[in-house]
Amino acid sequence: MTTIKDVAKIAGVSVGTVSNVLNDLETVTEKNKVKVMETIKALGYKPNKIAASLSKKKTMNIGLIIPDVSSPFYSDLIKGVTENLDVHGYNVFLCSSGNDIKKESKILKDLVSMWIDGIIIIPVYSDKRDVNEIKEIDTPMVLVNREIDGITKDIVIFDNFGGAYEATDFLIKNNHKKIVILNGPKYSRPFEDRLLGWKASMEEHDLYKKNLVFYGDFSVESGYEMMLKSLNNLKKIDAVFASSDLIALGALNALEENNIKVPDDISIIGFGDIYLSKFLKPSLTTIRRPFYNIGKTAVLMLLEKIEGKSDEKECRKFVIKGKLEIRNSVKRKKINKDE
Amino acid sequence: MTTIKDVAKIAGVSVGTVSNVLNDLETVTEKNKVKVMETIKALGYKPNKIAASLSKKKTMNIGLIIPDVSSPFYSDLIKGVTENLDVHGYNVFLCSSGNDIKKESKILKDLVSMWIDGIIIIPVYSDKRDVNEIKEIDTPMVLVNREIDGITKDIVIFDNFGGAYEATDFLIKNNHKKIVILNGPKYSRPFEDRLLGWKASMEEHDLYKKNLVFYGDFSVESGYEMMLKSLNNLKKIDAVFASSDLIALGALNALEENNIKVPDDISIIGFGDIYLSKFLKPSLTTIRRPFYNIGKTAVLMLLEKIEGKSDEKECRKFVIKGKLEIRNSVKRKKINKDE
DNA sequence: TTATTTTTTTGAAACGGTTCATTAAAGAAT
DNA sequence: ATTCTTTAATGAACCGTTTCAAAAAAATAA
Repeated sequence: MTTIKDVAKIAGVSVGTVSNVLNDLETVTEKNKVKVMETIKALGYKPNKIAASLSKKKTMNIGLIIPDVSSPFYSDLIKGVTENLDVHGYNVFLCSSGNDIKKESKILKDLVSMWIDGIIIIPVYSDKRDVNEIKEIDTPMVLVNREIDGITKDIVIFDNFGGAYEATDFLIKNNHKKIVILNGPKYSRPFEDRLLGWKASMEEHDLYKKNLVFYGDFSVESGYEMMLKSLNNLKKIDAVFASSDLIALGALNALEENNIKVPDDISIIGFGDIYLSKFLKPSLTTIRRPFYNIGKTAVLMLLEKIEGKSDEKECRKFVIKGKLEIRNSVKRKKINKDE
Repeated sequence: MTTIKDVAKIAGVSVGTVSNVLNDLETVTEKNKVKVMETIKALGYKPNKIAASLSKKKTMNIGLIIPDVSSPFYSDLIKGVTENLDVHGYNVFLCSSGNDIKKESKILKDLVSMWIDGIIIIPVYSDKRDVNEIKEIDTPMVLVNREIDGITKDIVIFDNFGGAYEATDFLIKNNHKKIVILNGPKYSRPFEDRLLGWKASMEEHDLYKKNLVFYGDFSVESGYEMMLKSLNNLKKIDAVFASSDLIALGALNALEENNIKVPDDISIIGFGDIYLSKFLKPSLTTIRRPFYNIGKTAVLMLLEKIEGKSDEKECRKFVIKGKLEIRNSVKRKKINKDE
C-alpha cells in the first residue's frame, strides 16, 4: 500500500506539499503540482479517507435511517436524500431500523461512533422510546415524516391533515355527500391526521357521521375487508376516501366483485400515489406525497446545521404539502353554466 | 470529546487495558473490567470507529452499488443485502450509480479510498466501460444480476433463460399454441435471455415464428403499445408472454380496452412479480425473482472472500432460479381423466 | 522462601493523513 | 548588492485507536 509518504519521497517533496496538491491548495507551484500528480499516477497511489477523516474530524458521511428500506413508499425519499447529498460531496449510510426501537438505538450509536457528520431519520414509533437518547445526540440531525412528542429537532413532515382535507373537499365539491373513510390503524399519527382532515372537511359541510369511519391496517387486504363491511353497514355510499392507495386498491377489488362501477356508482379517492395507481382501472385519483422533495428539504436543513448556518439551538419545522392527482376514479360534477 | 486516554487516566489503568475491555478481550481481570466500564459510563465516552479502522485496517463497512435506489425491483435486494450483512456486524454504504458509467466509476474510487471491506454491485451496462478499472480493484467484490463480458469476479445472477423457458412451457402445457412475446429492449442481456428461453421452449414444440416477437422497453406504456401492435398484426393469439410485469400490466390494459377477456380469450403471463401483480384483475401469473435471496447469496459469497475462506483467484458464479407464481391470468387446460 | 511459570498490564510505536509554525526561496524596493 | 516582502515548502505534532514486546504481578512448583 503506497502512502502519501511514498509519494513525497519519490516526487522529492514534503508530505505537506503532496497533501496540498491532493486538496487543491493554491499555494503549490505548477512545477511541483505536475511532479506530484505524475508520481501519484505512477505509483497508483489512492488517498485514504479514513486517515483524512481522523485528522480533519470530518467524514463527509451522512446516516439515513429508514424503517424499511424495501418499502416502495420510501424509495423516492432515499433518492431525494442521496442525490442531493451527492451534489455536496457527501456519502450516505443507509440503515434500516426494521421499525424496531432497539435496532434504531443501536444504529444511532454506531453512526455516532463512526463520526458521521449528520443524521436524517424517519424515527420508529414506539411507546418504549427513550426520548433522552435522541436528545443527547449532538450530531446534526433532521427528523423526517414522523413527529415524536418531546423531541425538539429540525423536522420535515408531510401535511397529512391538509392532504386529507383537500381530497375530501374535492369529493364534496363534486357533489358527493355520503363519504366513507377507510382508514389505517388507530393511534398511528399520520392516519389520525388524515382522519382529522377528512373530518374537518365533512363537518364544515355538516356531513360528518361517526358511522362513516372504518379502521384497518394499510394493506390491500384490509382495504378489501373495510369496503365490504361499509357496503354491508351502509346504504347508498357516494364516495370512499381511502387513507392509502393500497387500501384504495383493495376497495376497488371489493367494489368490482360486487359489480359496483367506479366512478359511476361510487367514487373513490386514494392517498399516497404509489407507482401503479395511475395504471389501475380506473386510474386512481389520489393525493401525491412529494417524497423526493421531502428528502431534498431534509438535506438542505441538515447541511445548514452542519455548516453552522442555522442557529445551533433553533429548531425548525417544515410542512410539505401534497398534490391532488386528478384521474378517473372520481365522478365529476356536471358543469353548470349558470354557476 | 472524551477519548480512550481520558478513560484510562480516570480509571487508573493503561489505554491498552481500556482497549481490551472495549474489544471483549478475555485477558482483563473482572475488577479492572468493572472499573473501566463504570468510568466509560460516567464520562459518556463513545468509541471512535474511524480511529479504530485506521489502526485495524478494517472498517466493517460494505459498499452496495445499485443503478437506481428508488426502483421497486431492487428494494428486496437491498433488504437482503443489508439484513444479512447486519447479522455479521457490517454496515452498508448504499450508492446509486443512476445507470451512469462515470458516476459508477467515481463511486468505486470513493469506496476504495474509504477502505470499505467489500463491494456488492449491480454494474451499469455501457459500451464505454473500461473493464480494467474493475479488474484492478482488489477489494473483495461480488457482481449481481448483470454479467459483464471480460470481468471475472464472483457473480450471482438470476436465471432469466430458465424462468422464461418455464413460463412458456407452462403456457404450452396448458394448451396455448400461438404465444406472443412482448419483450424489453434489444441488446439488454436479461431481456435477450428471456427471449432465448421463450424461443427454446417454443422451438421444442415447433411453435416458434419470428413474427411472434415484439420489442419495446420495460414500461407499462410500452406494454400497452406492443399489445395493440400484436393484436393488429396477428389473428387469434392464444397467449402473451410479457418479459416484465410492467409490460404485462400495459398489455392487460390494452386487452381490456379491446374487450378481450383474460384469461378466457387470451392468457397472459408476466415476469418479475412486482408487489401489485397479485392484486390485479385478474391476478397475474408470473415468474418471481427471489431478490432477497439473491442479495443474501451475494453477501455470503462476499463474506467468504473477505474472510479469505474462498480462494483469492477462484471466481464463482451462482445462478438463482425463479419461481412460477400461478394465479389467474392463464387459462388452464381441462383435466382429462384419461391422461 | 525462592525460583519458575503463567497471567495481566503497560505504554510506545504504528496506522495515513492534515495542520501550521517555521524556514527557505523568490521578488521587489532601496 | 543589500534589505525587506511576499510566496512556497517543510516536517514534526497530532487525530484516537490497536498492537505487541516487555515489564509487572500473580500463581504455582521446588
